[in-house]
Amino acid sequence: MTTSPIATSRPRTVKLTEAVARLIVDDIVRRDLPAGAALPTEADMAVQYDVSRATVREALRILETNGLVLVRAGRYGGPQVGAADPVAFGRSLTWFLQLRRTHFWEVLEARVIVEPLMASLAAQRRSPSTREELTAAVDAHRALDPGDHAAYLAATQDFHGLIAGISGNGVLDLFGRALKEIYTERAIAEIRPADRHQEVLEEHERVVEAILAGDADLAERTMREHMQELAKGFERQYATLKDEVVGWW
Amino acid sequence: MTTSPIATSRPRTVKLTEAVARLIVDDIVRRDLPAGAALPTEADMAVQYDVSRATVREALRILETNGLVLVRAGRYGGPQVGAADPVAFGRSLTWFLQLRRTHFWEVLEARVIVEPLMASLAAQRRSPSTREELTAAVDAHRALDPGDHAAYLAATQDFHGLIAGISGNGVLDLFGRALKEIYTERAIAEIRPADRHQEVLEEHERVVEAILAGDADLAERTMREHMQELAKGFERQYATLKDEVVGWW
DNA sequence: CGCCATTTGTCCGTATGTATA
DNA sequence: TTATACATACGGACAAATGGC
Repeated sequence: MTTSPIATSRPRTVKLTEAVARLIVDDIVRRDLPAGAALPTEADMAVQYDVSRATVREALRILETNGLVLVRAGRYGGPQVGAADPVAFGRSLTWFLQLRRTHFWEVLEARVIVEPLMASLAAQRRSPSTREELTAAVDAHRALDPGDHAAYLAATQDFHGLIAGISGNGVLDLFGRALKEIYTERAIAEIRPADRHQEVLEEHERVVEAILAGDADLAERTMREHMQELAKGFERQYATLKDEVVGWW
Repeated sequence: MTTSPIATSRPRTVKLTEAVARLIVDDIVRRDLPAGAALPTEADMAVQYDVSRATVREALRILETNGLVLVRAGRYGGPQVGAADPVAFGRSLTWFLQLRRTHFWEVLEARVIVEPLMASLAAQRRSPSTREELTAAVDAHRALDPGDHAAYLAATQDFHGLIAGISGNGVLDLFGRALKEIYTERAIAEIRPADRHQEVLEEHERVVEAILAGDADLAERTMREHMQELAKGFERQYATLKDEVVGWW
């Protein structure tokens, strides 16, 4: 019928397009180019790799969806090195989740599970600069105008991102931040002030305290309690969204 | 210099290519097509969406890297619905890790952390069929010819994949399996028999026992011990690989 | 402000490679 | 083995966008 017998594994023949994509990444890594650095124009790449512009463009589309490059039209435009940031990774992750019919509650549950682990790791890995960063973040949070909802969101965002970074594990960092992006983009974007500002601040303070004390178990527990509170609030406000399949942004 | 001031945010103008990519996915989801189902040919899509074949091809490259479609040449070839499987996701993840200069030990550490969690979840979510699946997997492992290295690898692969599935969380499942793929592709592929077959089997048995007993804490602990043993063995054998940046396969 | 050079975005036509009945 | 139907890859052309002047 319409479904072919075997659909796994990749095609045997390697596509020129993908080879070019890898050459471009090799170039970025070898020259250690930072995000934002200019890459050759499509035309130049076509000459450099001795392929047509169409092939170069397909390679750039591959890299672009993965956040590795950024292509802008117009004069002084052209391909740039991308940030490969968690936002882009979250977007990529979302494609997979959508086709696998993953429900939104699974994203939330994954966060509830992963965030405490990163807090635990952060407590074990804290460095001299850690104290300043964390206290600065909490202080900024504490000093906020209680009515400024946007600032409140930004502060909580920073908090979780900061701990992810301190965890010292790039894989979990990337994953945790991507989950946060998917969650916030879909949920928080529409949320009405939860009147939990004060409680959230206190919970954050307890987590920071545990991390700075180097108490990994306590950091993990307090962060888990915090995430469970967050999940409960979500379930109250988004009973319908919970069982929806993850889509795009 | 060559680095432009701002490189964040996406380009303002929406590319036709991306719009077509979304339309194709919409079509897959709306018609609820399973992996392997045939999609229209490039030429048909060009007519259907009223764009050029070049645009369709770029859209297909986007979807192909994300495992959403699979394109094969030749007669009775053409675009198919992809599996969006952990292997494809791992490949996508690897692009990001490479550009972020993530070290291989971070992948391993993430596994050591995530696998026990999935075991814990599995113990809480076990269903009637769980017992059969797990006991069957362990029985198959136990019955292996001790010298059959390939079979041993397949058995351990199955074991971790099975638990990931039982965990009931699609996000962690996808993530855990992808990490496993990156790890095994790079490490196990070259490994020499570790003479740990018997011990590994016993460790697996202990984990299964805990899951079937519904003891989440015990499942988590035993799995963590198992993963830490695995990590130790890795560090002995791959002292150099450990600090390498993750690349492709 | 509008002009203008540069680069991508999009299209078409054609030739070649590839997989299957 | 051959014929067929498909993707793969090429080259050239024009439209649109961008940013400095």
